[in-house]
Amino acid sequence: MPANLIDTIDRTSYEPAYAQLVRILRRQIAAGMFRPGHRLPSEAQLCEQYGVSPMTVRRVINILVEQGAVVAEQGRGTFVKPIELGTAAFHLDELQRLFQGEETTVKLLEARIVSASERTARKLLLEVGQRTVFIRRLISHDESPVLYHREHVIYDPTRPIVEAEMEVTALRGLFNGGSEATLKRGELAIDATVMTEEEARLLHVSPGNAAFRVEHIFYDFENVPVSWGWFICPGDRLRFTTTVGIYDQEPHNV
Amino acid sequence: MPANLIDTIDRTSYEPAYAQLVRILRRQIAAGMFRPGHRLPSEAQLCEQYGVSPMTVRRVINILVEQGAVVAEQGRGTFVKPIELGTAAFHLDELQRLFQGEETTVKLLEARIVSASERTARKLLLEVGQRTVFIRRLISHDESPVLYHREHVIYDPTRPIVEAEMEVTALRGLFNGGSEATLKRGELAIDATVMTEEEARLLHVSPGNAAFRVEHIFYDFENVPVSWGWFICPGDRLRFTTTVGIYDQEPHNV
DNA sequence: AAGTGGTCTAGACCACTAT
DNA sequence: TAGTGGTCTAGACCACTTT
Repeated sequence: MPANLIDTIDRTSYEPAYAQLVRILRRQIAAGMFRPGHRLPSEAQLCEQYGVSPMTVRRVINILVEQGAVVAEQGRGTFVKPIELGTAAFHLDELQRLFQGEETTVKLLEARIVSASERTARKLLLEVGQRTVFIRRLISHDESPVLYHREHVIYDPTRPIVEAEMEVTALRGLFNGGSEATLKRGELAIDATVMTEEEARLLHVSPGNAAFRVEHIFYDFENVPVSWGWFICPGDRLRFTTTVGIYDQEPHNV
Repeated sequence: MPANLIDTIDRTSYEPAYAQLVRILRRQIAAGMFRPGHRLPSEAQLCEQYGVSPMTVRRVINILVEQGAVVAEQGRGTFVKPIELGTAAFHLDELQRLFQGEETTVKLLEARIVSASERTARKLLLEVGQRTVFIRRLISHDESPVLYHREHVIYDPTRPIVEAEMEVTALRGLFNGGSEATLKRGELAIDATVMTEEEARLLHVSPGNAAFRVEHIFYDFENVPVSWGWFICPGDRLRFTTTVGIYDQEPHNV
């Protein structure tokens, strides 16, 4: 039985051979040709079958492994991976989309110098009473508020980040990958909470509603924490979604 | 000026050359040697500097691109990527860890055949009134309840999945990647909600507390939806965390 | 034209697993 | 021992961008 003509690499295509083979194998797995736990053809067989070099097949297998579709075991073979919930990754795509649109506005509610509380001092590695800049922002989309942001930025006149952070446009850069060259890394965590009265009022929802709370700490290139705070988002205005298992198309994650 | 001895590839090491070079470049970026937006040495330069072949350097760059540390532009060069919030991905590692431990127990609260409601029918592509198996489970860790799971599984005597799903151990397999060869893919979504009285009672928290609601639909290899339901988890017993930007170590995601 | 990233080859050698 | 995945080479050729 000759191989399906669709499952053939077109050397005249603009799509590279390795990408075509990834697509072909993904589709075959998704179609159930290779079931979870079963072995894929060996790399040597794939070389011969599709007329590509070992290095190219190797690359294809690597990509499928990274995508979580298969698992390669040295000396044994390459096996189709069963569906696995634990590897699910939720992306903040929706948040990103929010900041890309022109209909999104950032309103600075407050920005003033305060003395660090015990909690703020602990998060930013400061002494209690040291100065921080307390910033409150309201992010709206299509005139409707969707995010309430409050953060503490360390106050250091020699550090230009304070002025930069005050700019309402700085937030947009953070989400879209602007030129925030002063920040090196950040740590994020999502909680589920019930909104306070202040939060509910600002976001135009009834108090007692559920919300996501995205806490963040950002560090500069000297690994000094420079910003701590969180976003509040009503639970019904944001949805984190993902997929697990085998898809015909490339996964949008990984 | 000779290169730092630490930034040298040890050919006698068990760690492959490409992995060493990934580590070296990551560290240099994290140390601020190459700042966001700046150009990395060209691939030819890296070949000469570290004494590896073009193919190996290419692989290294590919890995750094996948990790989100750099962006490669054909004809221009490879540039360090600025920190970008939108690319953050939250993993369910904690959930997975939960199911790996031996201290985790799954208790079947209920399993009975019911007629599909309008909502269930829509989700599972059934007619209203068709039979589904309604399952309620309580997942506990160290004798303390952490997850409440309710799902509808389509009822089809010829389909073995019903019996398999009834097994309380099936859930464990789903999270750890067991041998669930009947399920092809799933779609997941996270909401923030306020717990109902029933949920709060089962999870031993006060009603009105916030919770994560992880909704799921699973499909078999014929792309037929076979299971719809959701997990409820108290907001203070689960935290989704992630990092953005440049880290010295490999990111645990991607 | 020169320099950059991007693909691909045809092999070599190694480490591991099964028989 | 034979078969499997895993690394690596030393080039070739191409597409793209800058000068």
